[in-house]
Amino acid sequence: MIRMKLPRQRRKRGTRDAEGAKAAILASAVREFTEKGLAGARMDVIARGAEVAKGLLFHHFGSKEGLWVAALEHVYALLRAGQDEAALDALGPVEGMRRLAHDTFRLFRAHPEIVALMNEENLHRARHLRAAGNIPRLYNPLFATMERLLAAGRAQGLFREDVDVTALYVAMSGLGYFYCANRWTLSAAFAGDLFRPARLATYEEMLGEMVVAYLRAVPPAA
Amino acid sequence: MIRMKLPRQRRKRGTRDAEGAKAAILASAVREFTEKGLAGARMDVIARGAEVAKGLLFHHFGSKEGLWVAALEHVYALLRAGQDEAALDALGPVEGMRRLAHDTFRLFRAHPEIVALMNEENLHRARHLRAAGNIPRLYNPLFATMERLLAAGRAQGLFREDVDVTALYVAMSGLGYFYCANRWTLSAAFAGDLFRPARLATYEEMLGEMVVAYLRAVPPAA
DNA sequence: CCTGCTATTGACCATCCGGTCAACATAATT
DNA sequence: AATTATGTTGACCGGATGGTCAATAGCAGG
Repeated sequence: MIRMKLPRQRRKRGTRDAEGAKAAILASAVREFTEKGLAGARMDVIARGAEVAKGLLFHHFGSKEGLWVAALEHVYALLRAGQDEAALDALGPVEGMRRLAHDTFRLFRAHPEIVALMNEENLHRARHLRAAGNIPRLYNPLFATMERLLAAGRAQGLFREDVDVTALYVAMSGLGYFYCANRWTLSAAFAGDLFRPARLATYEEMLGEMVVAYLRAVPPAA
Repeated sequence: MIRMKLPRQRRKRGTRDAEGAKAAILASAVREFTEKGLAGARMDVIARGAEVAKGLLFHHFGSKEGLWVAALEHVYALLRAGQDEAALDALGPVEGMRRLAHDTFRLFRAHPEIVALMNEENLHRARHLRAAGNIPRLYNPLFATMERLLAAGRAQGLFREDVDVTALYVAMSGLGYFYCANRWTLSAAFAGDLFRPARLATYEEMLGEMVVAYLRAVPPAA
């Protein structure tokens, strides 16, 4: 396994820097959890990765699960930070939606942690996430943006009327998520790297087209 | 304790029935792997679930990884069996594609094993899958059907010309997969069960519409 | 009935791993 | 400098866990 080069100055052994230590541990934990999952991750590997005694993990995070929850929260923060809502509004409904789809895809590509941890958390039926509690708010700003774009699109006669925002959000995410989450099995099945730039571009364009085409389409007569 | 009457025929303890034992072990393993993942699964739990001595798992499957590979192959067989290609052709290009999208979604809903094991296998970068080797062929019949539907749709002037089959397959799968794979975290985020029949129906319809709308749309001028 | 053959078992083992703890080090406070 | 508070460490622990093995039991063929 590749040792990540440590950014900047390395924390001096034995020095007292609680915040710095916590950050180093968290970063190392996210790495390890991403690679091995919750059950597969090893506390001493995380400790070594953070250049810290194993006992310190328990001092700061209580338990493996405590560290997992912290890692989860970190990842969800990334998810929130990934969207630039203001920029979307400026593009108008059609291109705004297309861009949102592209951005979502890119976010998952850039952050395998998100995909890996969310997968594992679903294995546990979101037990830790529900314990953490403060998640639902996470999606609100994004949802608000989507609602605005949809409303604008409808008002301009560009979008169909029967769109369910939640479903649309799920679909848009799914289009990007699956491609990244199943990168390896898909690559094995198709006998070619899915992450070659050309293929990425093809897919990204298609995914945007798909969302836009759906929004524009006339719903079948009820 | 007294042997209660057991549901179905239970394998008699100590009796020699290699095939039956293997099947029972495999079924139990798929269950355990689905719930806990590869690292989280426990060999003795699998043994207990199959009503068999732990040693027998190693006799028949060699190791935990050996059992994992067997479980993976089982799951991929489900994936192949999930598609009824002949029926699709009969529906014509548009409705055939829509049906294919619906069926894919339903397959993932009906078989959480598929989703769970594929996720875990991607964590390992498809190492075991590539070792198993015979996977690429799996997708061939499905791809052939998709190609046929696409060709028919193009010939009838119903579909756009620039569709990449592989990308389409990935997109279609992703639309269904994500909804199932992230059932729990999404339900937590939206504070409502994603698997309520009404919501499932809404999403299924939308997903089909999305695929069809894309295929029908006129590509933007190059 | 005897002779292999192998499916099956239960006891056993070596190691791994999350977690604990007493001791120590450093910074802030008095 | 002494006191207090707490960040940090390394040694240690006990239970869990993947895997082994010798012994047994059922089956097939002679």
